[in-house]
Amino acid sequence: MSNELFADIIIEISHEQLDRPFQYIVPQELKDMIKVGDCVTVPFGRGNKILTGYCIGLGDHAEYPMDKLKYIISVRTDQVSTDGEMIALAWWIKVHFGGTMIQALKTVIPMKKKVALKTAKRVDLKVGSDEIVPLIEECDRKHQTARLRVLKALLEDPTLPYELVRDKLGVTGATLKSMEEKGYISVTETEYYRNPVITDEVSHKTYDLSDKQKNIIATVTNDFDSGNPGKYLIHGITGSGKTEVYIGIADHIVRKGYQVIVLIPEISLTYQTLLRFYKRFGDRVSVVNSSMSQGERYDQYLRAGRGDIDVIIGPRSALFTPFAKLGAIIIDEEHESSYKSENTPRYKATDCAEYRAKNAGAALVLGSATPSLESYYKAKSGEYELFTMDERLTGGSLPGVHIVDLREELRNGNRTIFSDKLRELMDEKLALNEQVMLFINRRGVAGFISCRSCGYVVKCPHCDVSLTEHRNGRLVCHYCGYTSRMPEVCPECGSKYIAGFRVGTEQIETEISKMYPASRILRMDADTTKEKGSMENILRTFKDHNADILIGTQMIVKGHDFPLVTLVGILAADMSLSVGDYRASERTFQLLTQAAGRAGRGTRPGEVVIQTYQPEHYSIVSAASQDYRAFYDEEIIYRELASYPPVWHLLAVLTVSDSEDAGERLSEEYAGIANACLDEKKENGKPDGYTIGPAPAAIGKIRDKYRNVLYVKSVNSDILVYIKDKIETYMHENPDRHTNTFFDFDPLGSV
DNA sequence: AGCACGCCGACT
DNA sequence: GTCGGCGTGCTC
Repeated sequence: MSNELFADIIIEISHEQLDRPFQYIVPQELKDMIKVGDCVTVPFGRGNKILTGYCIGLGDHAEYPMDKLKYIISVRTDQVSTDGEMIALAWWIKVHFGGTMIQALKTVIPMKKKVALKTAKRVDLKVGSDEIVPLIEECDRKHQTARLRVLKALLEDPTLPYELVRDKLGVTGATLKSMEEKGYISVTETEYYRNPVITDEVSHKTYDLSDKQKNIIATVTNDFDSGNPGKYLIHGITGSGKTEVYIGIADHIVRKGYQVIVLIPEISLTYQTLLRFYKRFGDRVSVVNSSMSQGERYDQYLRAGRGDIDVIIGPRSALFTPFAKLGAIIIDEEHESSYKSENTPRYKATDCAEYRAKNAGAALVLGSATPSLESYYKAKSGEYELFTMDERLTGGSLPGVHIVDLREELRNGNRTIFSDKLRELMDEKLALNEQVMLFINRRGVAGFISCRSCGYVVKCPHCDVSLTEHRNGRLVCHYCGYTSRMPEVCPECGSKYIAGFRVGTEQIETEISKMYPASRILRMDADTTKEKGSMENILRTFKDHNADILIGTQMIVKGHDFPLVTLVGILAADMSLSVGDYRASERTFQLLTQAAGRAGRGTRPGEVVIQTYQPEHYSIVSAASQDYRAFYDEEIIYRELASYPPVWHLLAVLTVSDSEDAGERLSEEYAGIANACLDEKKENGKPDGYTIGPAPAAIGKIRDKYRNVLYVKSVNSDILVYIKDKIETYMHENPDRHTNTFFDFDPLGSV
């Protein structure tokens, strides 16, 4: 009895109240094998429900009444066993980005579990329409209000999502269970899979390394070899040969017996990149694709853990590959927004990579043609070493850029969405049998339904957003899935002129096919790429010159070489400027630079037409001249003046509540905490930051839950982390069952 | 989060 | 009385 072993376990339930370790006794037979980082099964709660959890600590003292401690059931050997490094990384993520420890552990440790497949729970009506009426009457008589709500809702729609019944109707699981037992309803859980993408081959070219490339590789590898792995930012224009540099660095580090992680953006079209890695590393390289199943991804992690591979290429999550001797982390297209997680914990892969690289003694290499303001700022401050590659190695000259003022165009009587210049160049290029790409930035222009006489907009009754029209004619809410019929007349004024407002790729396609009936036109947007592989199909068709014009959104500008494209038209360049968050200019610049970079990749010179209402805006002017430095210098002044990242830091605290004023009150409470912290930490009499709000979020209500947001700004990001901690302790001490709180550091969009 | 316990209002 | 909804507390 003297030398018992105790383990601290984080239980696999994400809730503030359970977001702490629970101590268990390690049974004799598991003492030798259990390690920190292991996945275990334990009995939990009154029913001793068997749950999985993670061991985050071991000790020989019981911190809790011995008679209440339970025994660990087993150590799960079917899971990747991670060491303390990953637990420490999870803790760091929890501290810096918020959320519960189990959420942090789940992002860091790949899990193979039964819930790998997505599940959808739903409630179905099981009695006929003739039986339901007496049933409703009976419930009404017995004042069984919860049952009554369920039955009435099911009468309208015989199958409902489980979450809706539970949250919106406020019906408990127990009630549903008893109704199910009586045979009135059924609660079912369906699962659906996702299929892996089938890949194919692409031709490959080898290049001799330029002096610039050799120089960068030498610097990075020499630092590494001398025991001082550094942090680097490669600012290299498209076609300057960044990939060869990555490969050169990875090659050297792998030869020294270390492993390398290469991150690529979520939807990466740079398939050529992968092939070059394959060619160099053969089966010692592995790719994790975002469309791979959980199981397939998991296998790659297992292989990495066993030491079967040296290089892994993948999206954000590949950062957590459990390599034993990590030598370098390379992040391609470092500015991409997909490196920031959209769900809790909303971690930034670049920040995590910095942390992991530091702990593992690995080099960190970031690369981009249009670096994020954050990274370039760090490079200028000396935190990153900066390399600049400003020559196209692949041949092809920089495109000629024309900026067209759309206001001018309108004044000259052109009411179409195509300027005269664009028309003229399209005629010219198509006549030469060359290819044209038309890019429209459709952000924020959804197909909402409005009344032309009174301006009424059809909105979702559960969320603060307008409904959008689907191809089947029904109206749907993108947030909760609520659908309704297209109204015949305006519910507000009775006018029959109520219709969808369409501006987008579809409309452009129609116009273009009228203008160029002989040309073969392709369209690529969210609609035409719903099916798996359809995006690849469209791109291949275009690349093989089985189409002349490609019309598309954001997705057509990323990566990919189309040597026959000699004209790129950007139809409304400033659309993304009007989005209204502080990154609007940066995003516009990146998008335009990338789009312009698509033209003239082959031997023939390319041309770019940028149509805009703000031809003098610096993001447009500097994108046209492909001058990143000019853009940066201008933008950083704005960020500094308006106290935005990277000069300042921003914390968004979001409350999501069942009750409008409970959420509001809690947000006010948080504002008070934040202000107290700022006051406490103030230097020479002045606080180092300030709060904004709280105020209703951009979308004030989703799924009948009210959303309030509080912003805290500070030059010192540590203060923001401190404030987050203080709010978390408040949450812990004052649990509120009806309100959830989420944190987002330097949020990307509006919260 | 889930589950048991216990209070309270309306009925066979 | 007692059935069942709903709020509250607890989980090593």
